[in-house]
Amino acid sequence: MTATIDKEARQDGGELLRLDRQLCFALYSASSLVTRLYRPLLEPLGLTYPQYLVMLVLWEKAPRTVGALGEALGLDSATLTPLLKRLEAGGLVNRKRDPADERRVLIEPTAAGAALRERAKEIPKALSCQLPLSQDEIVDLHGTLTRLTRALREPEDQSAQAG
Amino acid sequence: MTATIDKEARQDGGELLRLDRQLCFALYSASSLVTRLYRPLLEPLGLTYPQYLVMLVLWEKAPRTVGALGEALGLDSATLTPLLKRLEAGGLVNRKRDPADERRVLIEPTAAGAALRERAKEIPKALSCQLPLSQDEIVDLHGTLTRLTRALREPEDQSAQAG
DNA sequence: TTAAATAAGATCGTATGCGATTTAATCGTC
DNA sequence: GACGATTAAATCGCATACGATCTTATTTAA
Repeated sequence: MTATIDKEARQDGGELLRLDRQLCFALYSASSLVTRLYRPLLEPLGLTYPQYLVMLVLWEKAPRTVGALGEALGLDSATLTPLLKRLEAGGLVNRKRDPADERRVLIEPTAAGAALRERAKEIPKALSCQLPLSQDEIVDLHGTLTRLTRALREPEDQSAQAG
Repeated sequence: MTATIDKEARQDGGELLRLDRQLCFALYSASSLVTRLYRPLLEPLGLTYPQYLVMLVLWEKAPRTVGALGEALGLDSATLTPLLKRLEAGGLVNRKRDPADERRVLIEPTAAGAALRERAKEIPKALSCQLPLSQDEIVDLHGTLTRLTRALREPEDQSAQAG
């Protein structure tokens, strides 16, 4: 018992509070730095990074409702509505009420928005060159993050199984 | 040549543009979801997540200049100045000009800010319980992200060796 | 069938983030 | 010792983010 120092006393909880120990900060930093790499590539296209994400979703399938976009990206209408209005003002998407359900707003790329896709194709290639990680590391990292995201997005699976 | 379809044609560049293929989006999603886990834990302390990061840095060493905080967190004065003013308004930090160099502003926790550290100690524990990853995965992920961050933050090591 | 409940977006207020500029203080050089 | 260059914060403008509320349209139920 003499060698075993009380954990709380030894660490003072301070070890756990060190910035470089926080997974959240590692995520936060990496995310903003990678986003920063996109900026110069997206600027010629007239897109911000979140706008680029919205266009990625729309290029896959359109039209989509604001809600469906939010579902795909993890954003709500408070964020998306102004963003979509800016994309509309920039001539990249159309917004129109769904005639079948006037509550919904359908978003789809305009011709200009669709055309932008061709130029966007260069971005993933250009970007992956700048990432200081091996292919294996990228695949691994992507897999871990996807699992993390999926698990955190699940609503309430805790009733019977949890962890 | 019949079986070998042109790569660009086969993928249409579209594979590369799929949202679920983007490392950036995996990072972006994971980061916001994890940040969201902090919100309910930080709210009782009266802190937002970026404010919590600032306090983590200050709890390690204080006083610090605005610039030093920005260096540690990857933020600039445009973000930090208003944030620090809010922390000051909340009574958690003091801001005063460095007498030795009036350009600098020194930030340090108040007594209340220092005391908050005790309550914050519970947060990393509470949070790690909510992460659906094994210890190994967390360590691995943290390591990869740290390397990524470090590499992306390095300025220009390309010329020869810099330093 | 119509009033209550619900659903989908929009809006408001507040807090980041960041590029660009501004202001004030210090440094370098002559 | 004066003056231009540099540095440190602050400020401005714009674009996310998000909790809370509001409005309108649809669905449910009595």
